[in-house]
Amino acid sequence: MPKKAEKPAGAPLRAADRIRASASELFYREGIRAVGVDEVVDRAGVTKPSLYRSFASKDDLAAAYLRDYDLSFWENFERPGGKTYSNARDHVLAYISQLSARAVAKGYRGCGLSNAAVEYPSRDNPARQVAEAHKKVFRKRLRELAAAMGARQPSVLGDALLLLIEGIYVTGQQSEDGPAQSALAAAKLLIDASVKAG
Amino acid sequence: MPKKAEKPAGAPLRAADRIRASASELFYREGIRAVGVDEVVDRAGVTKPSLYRSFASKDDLAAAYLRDYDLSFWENFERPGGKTYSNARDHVLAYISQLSARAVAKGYRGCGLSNAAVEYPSRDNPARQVAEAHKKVFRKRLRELAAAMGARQPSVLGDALLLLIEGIYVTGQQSEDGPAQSALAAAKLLIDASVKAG
DNA sequence: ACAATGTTACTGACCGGTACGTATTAGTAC
DNA sequence: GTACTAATACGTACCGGTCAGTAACATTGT
Repeated sequence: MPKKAEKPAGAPLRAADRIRASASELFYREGIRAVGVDEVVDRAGVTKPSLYRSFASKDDLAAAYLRDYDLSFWENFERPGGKTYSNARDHVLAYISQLSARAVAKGYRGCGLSNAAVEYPSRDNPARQVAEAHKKVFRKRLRELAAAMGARQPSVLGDALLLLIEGIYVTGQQSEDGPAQSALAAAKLLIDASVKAG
Repeated sequence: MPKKAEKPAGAPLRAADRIRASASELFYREGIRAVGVDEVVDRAGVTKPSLYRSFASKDDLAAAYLRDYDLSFWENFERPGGKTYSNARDHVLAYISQLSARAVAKGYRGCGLSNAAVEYPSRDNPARQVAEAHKKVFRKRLRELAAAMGARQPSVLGDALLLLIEGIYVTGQQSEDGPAQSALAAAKLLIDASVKAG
């Protein structure tokens, strides 16, 4: 029976954590450049020096936000809808299904990592570096799943699915009821055409 | 023989035009938020008041940039590679072909209109409004072309192509040699699977 | 004591935007 | 042609605000 938690498991959030949470919300919803550090600390209920005690700069905070985002992305991608899939086709389609449902809804803002790459074209920006690294892994993972589906050209199917998914991210934030509503059907066509003997 | 042109056809560019050109270059390459009005006028070789005589605000200038972008987009989309197409399938594939070639190259920065929508989530931003209007028309045009191809569900094929194309835009600026290299093959699969009797 | 946080006040750079004065040019009168 | 006028096109210098980031010190809980 634990007298005391080693790490303050429940209890008042550390300032650094409150800042991470606040930054995640604001950066995702409004974009990184659009949000000032004052707004971040205000919403976190802390003060600016607390931010700079835990993060070297705003860029550094943005990179931390994206690392958090990356983490929760993979949780969602590997278990879409909280369910585990052994069949690669079912797995990908389940992800696309729940994603496109979110993407046609009201305040959808796409993928935080893709958005960051748009906001920061310069390759040496810390936030962009996190985004680039993530996308590289994501691409590899999709090729893996495409291979597991038995695609004739796994890299083509993997890339095609990636293009489709990124298309959902970006069009989902351009309008409600956008093209994402056809994404699931498109993915099925794509997969079946890639797997079928030809 | 023209003694004098009615409008100064050649000759020194007006300040407003130089500003438009400068803004287009900078806003596209670095993003709108990342570029200050000072940088725009410096590059144009003019001064700030000249900007504000022709444009009510930076937002207004950004909207003008996107209207210019929209214009040149359609020139390129309707005649990809300078050629005119009567066959819808050939037309779309030609566009995707030259687009994906650009998208895997070095300094590619995607679609200025999509990027603007990422930078400005708020629906009442003038720049975003131009982007949203453009995307609506683009979607309609792709459905039109999908119908002309004889797709069983033109809206599904149109949306699928749109997702694919937007995927090219966004992934093209995330890395060189990205998934855009498989876009043409993916588009063919998609079209053939949508047109074939089923 | 000491580690984490808050408080206050500040810096210098940059931001979008403007008040105001000055060239250049076109039009008109003689 | 010359001289005056009037509009057009542009530059100099500046404004107040906001931005990211910091210095110095006070407060709290363990």
